[in-house]
Amino acid sequence: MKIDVTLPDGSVRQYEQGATAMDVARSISEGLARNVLAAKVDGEVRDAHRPLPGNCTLQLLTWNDPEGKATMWHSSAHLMAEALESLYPGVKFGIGPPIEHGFYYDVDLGDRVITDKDFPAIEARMKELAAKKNVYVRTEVSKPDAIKYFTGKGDEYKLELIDGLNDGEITFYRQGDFVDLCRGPHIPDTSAIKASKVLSIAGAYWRGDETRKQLTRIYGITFPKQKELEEFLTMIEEAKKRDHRKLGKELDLFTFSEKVGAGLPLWLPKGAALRQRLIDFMKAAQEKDGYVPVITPHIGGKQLYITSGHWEKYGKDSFRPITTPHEGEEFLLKPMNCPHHCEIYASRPRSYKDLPLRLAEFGTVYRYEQSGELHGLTRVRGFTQDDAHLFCRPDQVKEEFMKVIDLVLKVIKALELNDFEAQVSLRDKADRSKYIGSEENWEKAEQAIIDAAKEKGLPTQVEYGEAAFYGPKLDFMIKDALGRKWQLGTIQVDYNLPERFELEYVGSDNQKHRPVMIHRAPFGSLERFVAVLIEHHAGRFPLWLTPEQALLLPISDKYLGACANVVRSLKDSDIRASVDERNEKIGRKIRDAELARVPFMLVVGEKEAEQGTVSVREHGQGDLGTMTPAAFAEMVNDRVREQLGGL
RNA sequence: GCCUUUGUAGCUCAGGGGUAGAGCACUUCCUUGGUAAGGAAGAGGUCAGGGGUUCAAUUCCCCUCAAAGGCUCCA
Repeated sequence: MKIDVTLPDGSVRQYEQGATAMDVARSISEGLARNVLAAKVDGEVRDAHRPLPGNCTLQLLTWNDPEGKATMWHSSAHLMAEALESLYPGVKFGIGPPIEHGFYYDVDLGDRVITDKDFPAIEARMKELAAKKNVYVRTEVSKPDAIKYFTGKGDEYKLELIDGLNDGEITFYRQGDFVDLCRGPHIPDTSAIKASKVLSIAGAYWRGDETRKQLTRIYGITFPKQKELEEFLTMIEEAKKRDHRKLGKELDLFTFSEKVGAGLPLWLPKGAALRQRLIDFMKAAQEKDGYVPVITPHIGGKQLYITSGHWEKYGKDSFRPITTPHEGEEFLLKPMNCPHHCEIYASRPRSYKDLPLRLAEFGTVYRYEQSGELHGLTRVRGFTQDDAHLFCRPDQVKEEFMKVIDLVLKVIKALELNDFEAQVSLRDKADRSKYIGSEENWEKAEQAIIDAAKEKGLPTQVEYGEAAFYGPKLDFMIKDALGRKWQLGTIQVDYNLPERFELEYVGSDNQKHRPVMIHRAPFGSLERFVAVLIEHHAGRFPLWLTPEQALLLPISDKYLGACANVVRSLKDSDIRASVDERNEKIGRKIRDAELARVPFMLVVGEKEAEQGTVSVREHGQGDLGTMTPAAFAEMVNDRVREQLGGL
């Protein structure tokens, strides 16, 4: 009996019954066989050593395939566990999965504490064990035998995992002396793991439950070549250079003060100007789209949030209410702008002809974030949203939603944030108790978002359990320098707040109807948005946004006057420029301007002063030659116009 | 909030039981220079804050605060 194996290129080859993916690889080439890490059989990733089930499609997975990497890292987690067990006898193991960059293993070291000083020893042991070329051996185990094994080992975590599995579907994997409960698959043997690095340690609750024991999570990464490890480490170093906390300091954009408080950013003049430019940009765009600005105070009566549902949902984990000295009134720092905006809507009767009503506010909100969660500008306790609430008729929801998507895309384009993904955030399928509002309204809202995203052809990803408590969201996710995804823009359809605030409008039928609300913030929070901008552009902001577009560099102080004239004429053309008046040589001034990421350096010496020109040098590009200030201004303004796409 | 680590000049960091050091930045002076660091001098620190051990603490111990990497959380 032969079996037919269909390869990715469509070719079909015949093999003996019981042949493995590895046999197939060998029949193609020895080189391929050496590189095979796992196999995808009829769409399922399996050990390359397992016999093929019969006629099947087969894709051989190597380091170049994401699943190949994941398999290697999963096997590496086992290798690290083996190293840990030999170094620290009695260690107990939780779970050890592959992740985006590498893998981790959660371990219980008892009273022992390990620190980064222990990493080299672990790495060395991993290298030693990998060199043994131990084969990853898969065995099917009965549930009683599995329980017996880990009872003998005293590993209560594995026993708890086994408890959740059915007899007949339990497998162990063994390499060398280390046996682990594992579904697999794994790489053929440990020899593929040529370079290992323990990256960091962290506490992690068992099964992600903060009421349970905290285990030690050890992160690591491995590569088939030492060189790739080195490249990875270089990449991490490069990413650190783009860190917005570092660049924010270097570029004088923002700072923090212990006295002001953690998570409360202070915007320095350059940062404030940049932020103001973002606000101006958004205001102009919103005005075109028919938004009307409103302004509301920073606090609101407690009853406002009882009505909105925020008090019940977040009251316990919020900043405590502010109280008045005599009347005993309670106010909350506003964590959201929407309740205030609902009250503006309710301030007078509304007709269907008034809708959609688009209330916009750059509203600063305050939320208590756990101290360990604060992070630069991306996670703060006080921040400003480019918030707006669109009150519309049900028949207007889809069109309004799509217009908001266009606005977000405009922002993404103007700020050159190309690497984004739209995330459709829906309810947790399992736990509806986390949300307010009727099943019917949720269905309608979720469908509206799915339809709109589809119609716009956005690259989308559906996530369950990520919805806000009052409605589903469309979130725009952007990656930062370290590859972490951040939610920036968000659009949310909400049928619930209008109900809670009993908002109404009179329809053409002269009956009262309930409007639908769309919450939206294209930047999200200005703080987080600026952080992601800094990292994405490594501090080299788009020309229209950058704090200083041009810096005049006089060859000597004889030309300070000529420089001042140029600055004046550039300012008339709306170009932000100033003069480096320091008594330094030109090389020094250029170096400092390059490091400060000033887009254009304008050198003025004897020749330029006489001719009334400037010698233009572009950041990262070099000398562009001399031109008149007017020609330079035109070039800058042309580029700005192009970036803003007609806004 | 929890785990691990960290906190010395504006910044980056060295040091270490006997009341502190470098480079850069800053100030002043010299230099007036042509596309990525000109020279000299000077000033600048309750060694995060509080408590303890000690004849003596910036150094050792404890607590608090802040920061880093994670976990949980994120309207």
